[in-house]
Amino acid sequence: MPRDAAPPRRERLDRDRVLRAAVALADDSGLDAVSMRGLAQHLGVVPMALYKHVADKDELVSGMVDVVLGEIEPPDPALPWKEALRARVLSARRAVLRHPWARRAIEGSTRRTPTVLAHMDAVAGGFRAGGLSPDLTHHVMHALGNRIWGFSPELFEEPAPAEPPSPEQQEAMGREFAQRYPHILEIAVAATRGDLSRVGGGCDEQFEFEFALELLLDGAERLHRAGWASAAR
Amino acid sequence: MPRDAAPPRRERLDRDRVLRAAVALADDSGLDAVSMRGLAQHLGVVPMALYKHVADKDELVSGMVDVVLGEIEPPDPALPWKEALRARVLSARRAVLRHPWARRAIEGSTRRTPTVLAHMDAVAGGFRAGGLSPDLTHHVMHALGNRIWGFSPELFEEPAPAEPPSPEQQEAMGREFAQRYPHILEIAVAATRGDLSRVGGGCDEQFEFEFALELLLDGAERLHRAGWASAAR
DNA sequence: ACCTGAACACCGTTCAAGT
DNA sequence: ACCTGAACACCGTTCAAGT
Repeated sequence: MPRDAAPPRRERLDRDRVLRAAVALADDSGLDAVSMRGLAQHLGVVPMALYKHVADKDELVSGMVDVVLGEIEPPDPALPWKEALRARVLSARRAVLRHPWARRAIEGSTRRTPTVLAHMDAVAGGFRAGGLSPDLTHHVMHALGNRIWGFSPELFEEPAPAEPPSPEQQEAMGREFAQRYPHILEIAVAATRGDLSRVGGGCDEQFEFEFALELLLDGAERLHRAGWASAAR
Repeated sequence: MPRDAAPPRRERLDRDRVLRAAVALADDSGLDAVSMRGLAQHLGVVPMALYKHVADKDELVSGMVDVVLGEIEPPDPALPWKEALRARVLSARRAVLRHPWARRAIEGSTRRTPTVLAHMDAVAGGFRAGGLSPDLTHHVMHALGNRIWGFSPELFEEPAPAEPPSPEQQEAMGREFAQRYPHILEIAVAATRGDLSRVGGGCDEQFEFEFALELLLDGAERLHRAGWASAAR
């Protein structure tokens, strides 16, 4: 049998191809579709073949997150510090919104890859550029929490109801709510400008994100101007 | 065969017994130990027996969260609004810290049970008692995010390293970091007061939580005093 | 009304082998 | 160096039956 028998049936795998395929699969079919077995099948390969390129499932997901974070654009260096930070965080948000599974992947991810550390370092650098102390920068970054990745927890997230509620159901729900949860009802009325049929539409997450971001950036600036230092130092 | 043959081998299951057993199992062995099969075995019962008492896994976890949220103590009604809110949220925090799995369960949970809604309503009521508009209350609650449940995302969380790094490793790590992540290094130095061997100890989560909580409550009060209203109204 | 048994369609990962 | 096959020890859930 001559040794030019069978050409390789497909391109060689490498880490990059595995990660890009995983990202594409998650974009198309959601994060749950990205199992080691499902991804392998997608690549026309046996599950165990993937383990030559990623140590385990966790590293696969971290790698996928790195791909997303790679899409963050650094802000114009000429920008004043607050605008630069806002731009960086909103760029992270655009990247995360492009890949709807990324939020969950980041929340569940346990690995601090170089890409993750680089973004955290850049955000910290943004505050330092504004003159905030390392101490204050540290605590403010904790306060921002996952917002440095461009998302906030979806507090009022709703599992899309199969059917939009009928007017009667709405009526009944309204009465039930008014009794038991009067303050949530008030909020829902305010958020939908009185049109409760739009309650299912959810909140304007972009507005909520920017509202919280401004609140926290302003708070940080105010504490900095006031010469804040943690009591322990 | 007389009908008094075999007495029931164990107490009858009911929803409450199932949920309490699940909470106890998670407290002892972590959330991953609470599989339908694992819990069933723990109860000396076949997996399918549980499905008479909870619709599915998701409802089991929601029920477990409800048990935890049931431990929140309402604040003294005589308290001024900010202190009352702080007390309520810190009580939620104590409940969540008592059950280390609860954070993850809340983040992953998709169901808004009456217990969940009741807590959200109480927090909203706290802001309303301070005179904040439903509009402002809504946005501030978004800004608080998961902090209303008493936890913030663990930004700098580290997977406990098997071995504490040797002084040489620390040295090397420090040099590597100083080069690539100078701002994170600064923060680590500030947080550990210069003793980098304590970096593995993690941050003072209680301090970070209260810092962010105060920042957000103060920000809310400031906006309220300034007569803030969202542009859209 | 409540519980059981067997089965279905999945997981991540180890180990020993193939080319 | 890279991929395969078979196996292990798990999942959640459906369906039809038992008492």
